[in-house]
Amino acid sequence: MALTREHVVGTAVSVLRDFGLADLSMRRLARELDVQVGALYWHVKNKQELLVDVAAQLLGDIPAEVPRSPDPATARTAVVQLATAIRSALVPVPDSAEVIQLAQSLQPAALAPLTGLRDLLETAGVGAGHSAWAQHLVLNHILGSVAAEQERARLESVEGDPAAPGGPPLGAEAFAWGLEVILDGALLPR
Amino acid sequence: MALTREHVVGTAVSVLRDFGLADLSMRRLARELDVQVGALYWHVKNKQELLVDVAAQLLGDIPAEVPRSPDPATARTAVVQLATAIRSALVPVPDSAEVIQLAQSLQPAALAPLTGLRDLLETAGVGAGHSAWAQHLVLNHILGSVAAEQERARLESVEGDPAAPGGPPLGAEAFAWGLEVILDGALLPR
DNA sequence: CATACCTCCTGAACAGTGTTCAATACGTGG
DNA sequence: CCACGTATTGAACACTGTTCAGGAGGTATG
Repeated sequence: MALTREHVVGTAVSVLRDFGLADLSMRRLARELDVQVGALYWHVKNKQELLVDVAAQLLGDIPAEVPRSPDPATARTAVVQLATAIRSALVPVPDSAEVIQLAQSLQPAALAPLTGLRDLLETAGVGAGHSAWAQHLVLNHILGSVAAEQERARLESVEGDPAAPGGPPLGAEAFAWGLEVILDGALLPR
Repeated sequence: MALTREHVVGTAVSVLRDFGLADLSMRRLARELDVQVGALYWHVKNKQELLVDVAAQLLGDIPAEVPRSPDPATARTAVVQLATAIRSALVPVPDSAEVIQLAQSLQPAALAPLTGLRDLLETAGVGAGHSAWAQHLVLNHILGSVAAEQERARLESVEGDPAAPGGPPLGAEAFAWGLEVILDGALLPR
């Protein structure tokens, strides 16, 4: 039952998933692993470094591959699919947007799907000098959408307000709309 | 020298401006005001509530007025001006994006310029059902741009890397580009 | 066998955080 | 003078991230 870094990160992910970022303290994590706090710091330098790994694992199941087709139209639909996949992976994990934002600003390279997103945008027809800007635009939209949806869910769970229980939450529609807006605008001849 | 809520909020703003959110603790604030911590809690219920007021003051100097002209074209340029003004107000204040985001999710009504932004977008021609979505799109772009620029400045000040000292920072150009992208996309016939 | 070494973890401490609350002072109206 | 609201103190509570001397545990070397 040797404690490994993967074990620590995995437990951190599950605590985040089940209880949110506020409950993800080093002491809570240590208790969950039946270990003293100091032990964690042998496997991990910082809490920040740990959260970067958590962020990477949250996006881990998402294919980062860029299709080898230079066809702009299919690249555009690939962008939509990838962005939607990222959003879908983050929505069920509380405070995931904050975690991703931190990791993105600390170690952008650790989040492979996000660099894949940039490449896809470029082959979809975004001007070469603008692909990084477009990537940030889409990423901000994803994270904003995730945070908004989770905030809405939080309010709903606090107040007894289970309105509109049928169908997918409205946030998905707003997200799709915003994504089309960005892509239309970014792919416009300029 | 009676302590007022306005005085507390004002001092919080100046601590934030000069030292950042990490240094804006209740104890630091109390020390700055030559007062014990408990005294703050007579004027303010929470730190969260305090930060909402701080956010409101950060956007306080920005005109929230919506011009009475139903001309879509001038409304669009008004959107650009307002968004740019908001960004310019936030960029020099460290961690301001986090503070605004918190206030926006906690008490959206406390941030008048942001509702003005939504109204402007509607008169600029965004579909009525989509104005709130467009508002979030623009706001996420503003806050993302501010956070990115401040992160860049932070890295530059840590490493001895004072490259490109001439002209306005690149972030302003990226911001303007993204704003045009959003507006082009959102105003497209759909 | 014994000694050294390296890996891993404990236990405790440090300095800080937001928040609460009894007790106390201050100032004004009865 | 006395009482009553307003305002503040001082201390405590339960946390937080991080550090570090010390001690097991195992493996390799003399």
